[in-house]
Amino acid sequence: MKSSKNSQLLDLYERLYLHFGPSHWWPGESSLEIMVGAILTQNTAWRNVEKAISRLKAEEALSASFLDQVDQEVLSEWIRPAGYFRIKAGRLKNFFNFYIREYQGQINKIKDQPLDFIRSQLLSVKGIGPETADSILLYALEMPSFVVDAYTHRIFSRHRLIDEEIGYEELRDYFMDRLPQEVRLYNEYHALLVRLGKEFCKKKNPRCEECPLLEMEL
DNA sequence: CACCAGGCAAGTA
DNA sequence: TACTTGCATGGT
Repeated sequence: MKSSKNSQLLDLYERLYLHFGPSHWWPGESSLEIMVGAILTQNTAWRNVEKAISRLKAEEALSASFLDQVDQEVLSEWIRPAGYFRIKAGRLKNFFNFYIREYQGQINKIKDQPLDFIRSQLLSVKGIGPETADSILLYALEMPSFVVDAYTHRIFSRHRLIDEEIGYEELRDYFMDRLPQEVRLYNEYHALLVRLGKEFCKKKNPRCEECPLLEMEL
């Protein structure tokens, strides 16, 4: 028989997938662009991040060595539409300074390291918190690190599947302990939760009554 | 006008 | 350790 530990979360995943279909999250973008997006989207609508990334492309600024070297004030003006632009310019430079220093900005080198080691390194970079670290690990490096975000927490606590007071690491463990550690699954699961959240579980105007989860006996 | 969006770190007690 | 506050643009 299949392991019984993961049936509920896998079942929920299947149902969400059938409801929404595939997400193709962060598609057709370079790993570097995903890293940049992961930082710029902190507490910010993706729409605004797109404007900033378009500008970075226009400036031909999407390279690790360039972002390590570029003047912070110049960079901050390019990413202004993404909000917190002075803070985020510093965070981008912190991250790319780390990426160049430790791995010469080479994806193959960083991917040679164990997931937990990279994660702890990322968390030591000022401006990279747990969600940003996991987004980089999962979406840019394609390593199986489950991404928890505000929607994940809100959806699961509203449906009483977790304690409202649960912290980030505990909630991440909750998923990783119960799901097979697969990049494809983690990627799609997080994407589906965000799509569900945007439609039915926003802070303002929540449409909880119409949430498809209600029809899925959990 | 008020509120929110795929967070994080620094300051306070 | 546990709370609070600043950071900032753009959409609803």
